[in-house]
Amino acid sequence: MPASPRKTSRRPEARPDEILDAALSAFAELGFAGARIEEIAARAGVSKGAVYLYFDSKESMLKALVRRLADRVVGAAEALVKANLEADAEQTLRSLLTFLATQLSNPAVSAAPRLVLAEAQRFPQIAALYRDEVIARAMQLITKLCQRGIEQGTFREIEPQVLLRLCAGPMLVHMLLATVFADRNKPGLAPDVLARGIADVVLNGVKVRAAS
Amino acid sequence: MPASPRKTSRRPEARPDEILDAALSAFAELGFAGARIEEIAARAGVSKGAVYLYFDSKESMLKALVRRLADRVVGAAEALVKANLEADAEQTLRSLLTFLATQLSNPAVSAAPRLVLAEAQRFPQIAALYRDEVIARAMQLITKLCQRGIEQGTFREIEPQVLLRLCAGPMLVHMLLATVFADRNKPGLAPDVLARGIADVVLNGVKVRAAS
Amino acid sequence: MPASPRKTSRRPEARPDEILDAALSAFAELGFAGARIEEIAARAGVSKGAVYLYFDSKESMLKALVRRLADRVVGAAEALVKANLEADAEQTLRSLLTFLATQLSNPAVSAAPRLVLAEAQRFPQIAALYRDEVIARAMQLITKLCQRGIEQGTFREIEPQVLLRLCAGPMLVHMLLATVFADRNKPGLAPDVLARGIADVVLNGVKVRAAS
Amino acid sequence: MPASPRKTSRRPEARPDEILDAALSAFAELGFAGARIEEIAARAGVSKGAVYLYFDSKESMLKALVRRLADRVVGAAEALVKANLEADAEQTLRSLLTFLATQLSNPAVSAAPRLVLAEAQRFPQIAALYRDEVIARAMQLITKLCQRGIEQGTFREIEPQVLLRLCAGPMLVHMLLATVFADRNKPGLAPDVLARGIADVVLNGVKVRAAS
DNA sequence: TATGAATGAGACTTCATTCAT
DNA sequence: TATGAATGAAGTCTCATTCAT
Repeated sequence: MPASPRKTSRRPEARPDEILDAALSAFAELGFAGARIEEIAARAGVSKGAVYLYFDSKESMLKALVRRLADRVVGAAEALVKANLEADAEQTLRSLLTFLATQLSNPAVSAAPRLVLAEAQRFPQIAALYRDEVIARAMQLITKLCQRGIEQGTFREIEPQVLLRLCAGPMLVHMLLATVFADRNKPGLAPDVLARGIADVVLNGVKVRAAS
Repeated sequence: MPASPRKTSRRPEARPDEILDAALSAFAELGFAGARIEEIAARAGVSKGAVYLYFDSKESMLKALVRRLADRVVGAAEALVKANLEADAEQTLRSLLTFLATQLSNPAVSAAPRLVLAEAQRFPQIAALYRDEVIARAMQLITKLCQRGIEQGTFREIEPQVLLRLCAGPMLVHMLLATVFADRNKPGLAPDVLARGIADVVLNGVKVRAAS
Repeated sequence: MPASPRKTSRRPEARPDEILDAALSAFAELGFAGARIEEIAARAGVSKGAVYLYFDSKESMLKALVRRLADRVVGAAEALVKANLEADAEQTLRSLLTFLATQLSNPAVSAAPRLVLAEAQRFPQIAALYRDEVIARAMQLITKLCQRGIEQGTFREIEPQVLLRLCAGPMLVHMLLATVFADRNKPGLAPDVLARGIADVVLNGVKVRAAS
Repeated sequence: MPASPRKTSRRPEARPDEILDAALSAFAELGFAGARIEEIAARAGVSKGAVYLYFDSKESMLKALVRRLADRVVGAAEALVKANLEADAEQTLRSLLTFLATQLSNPAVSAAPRLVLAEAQRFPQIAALYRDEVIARAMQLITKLCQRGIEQGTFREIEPQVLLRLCAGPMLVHMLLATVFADRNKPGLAPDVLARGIADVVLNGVKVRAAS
């Protein structure tokens, strides 16, 4: 019976990550401007001052959050594409969309992109960070996927810029409708239904057709 | 004998709208929290106190802004659909996408949805307003369009929820990439190229096919 | 019987000066770091926020204070010297010392130089301001006085730098002993006794002697 | 092959003095309020916590500093006067002024009085300590010197209070001009030139004259 | 003795809102 | 209607001090 004196870990090296978790949840709920440092500290189970032992300022937490987002989600997406690409571009695209739909259906995961969406306008550095660390990498992924699909004879000539918007857009809107604009009364679309629906249309629209 | 002391109208009944214009530009640039009332007043060419003659609070300006957005853009979209629907669902969808792409390519127009995106999380009332006044009406439009397309034998069975995401998503992402995350160095996609690209894929994906 | 609603003036244009008076008294009593803005505001009879309508920051009040000191005391000393110099250098020096002794005996006047003494180390800009606006002008005064005395055959060759220290030093120490290090129990030296004592020795030491 | 991990002693009994050295240098540079305990600890080569093993609080370091100042400089001055007084009051005064000028020209020595000057206002206890341990003892010295000079027929009747101000004042002003208000561009007065200049005038002014 | 992570009171500064004019 | 001086609540960040190790 270990008797944990604090609700959080006793490993001090985990502090920065714990504080970032708290910051993400506070930012997501209250917005960057609306989240008080004291609130973040309380959610992390530490004192106000302790936050400043690990982060220079409120804004630096935001940056750290974006970096962590890139490391985690984009990294996973890259790995997924890299693993499947050789086999079949169509199947890879389908997997990617399913992965995205699943991830973004988890409010804890979608909190970070929502945060960036909300604050990028205010903080050009955040926008630049996201552009370079997330969007650019996503663009590379899609470009590679297009090339592969065209080489394999599966996709017709399609602009990667368009495919990026076609893949990311519906997922993003879905995420927003499921969180920020959620209507508690109505059920909303199940994540896998959406993923399949999107994939069907996009692949139908993108694939080379037998005749026609 | 002109000598206009202010750049704008002397018609006092235009004041609220002028202040809203100023507020939108300030909010878009600085964020809701970052825009000082004094800044908005200065942009509108009035004094800080005058703002409070027309609006109860900063937040009430945000609400008024969303209402105006709904009145203008959604109203126009509804008119467009209503005018064309009987004729041809495919062509209507294409027109709608072009209309959206054109509108959202104008930063002055896209400022409002971007603002909502940024602040909806913080202000549930704003989110609710947007959901009821913009999203719900857009959903109705799309639903009608689906029904009509299916009736006309042009569309295959498609979930309106999916079509909404497929139409709004790419446009939204495009707008974000063109504004918030714009990379000054790179050119970006031309609005009409995008509109056609999206329409081609979506319609290809959505249309009933001759054979298969 | 006007019934003054506030303890201070009703002339808003006097505010900056009133706030500076309050700041000087608070700084003198509590030190720059120890004086809270709220305390200064209270002494000026205004709110905390009002202070920031007139001054950018706490430090800018310190600078304004030094400028005012220069304008007032150094200006008066310059006028005094200018008015008397032609007549008699010895008498001018005596008047100057008496003027200084009288001024510095007034705690309200000496508060400003004491403040500079206390804070100049911390704030190089303050030190520079005092050096340029007060010390340099005092040095010019003394130099002129030396020249004139030597021309008139009253003073022997004396370095103005030395005379500056001989005049300012005893006055400064006296002021410190009368304020900061005052021993309430002991009486201390009367200002005019001091002025005459210093003048006698300095002039004796400085004057050309009949024989020797 | 000792490999001293810290630049200073390993003798723990020297710690308090080392910390005081660090505190003096930090206070002199940053002011009492501006010097963080962590900064002092770093300058002393110890940890923040270690400082509190030797001193109760920041303020107690200030007090200890003043006591050390009295022990060292005033003690030396007392010894100097005691050693020379019997012989010749004039020469003793000259030696005393030279000693003071030399000591105060050393920024490491003058740091302590400068610190007291800066902080005495804020900390009445410091002012009292300085008054009792430094000023009072200096006053005794000067008084003795006056009496001796008058007995020897060298000095005319002079108020010790005045002589104290005449001796300490110019030195103090000189020190301030050479440190706090130093103008890097201009050369400033050499210490021995000053000492002689002051001594000449003061002694000329104080000595009994042959005729006149 | 020694460390340095943690605490939390406290201060400057900002800004939405009010109100006398 | 219109102004802008004034208010004061609120928030970020600092740092002296403590304490578990």
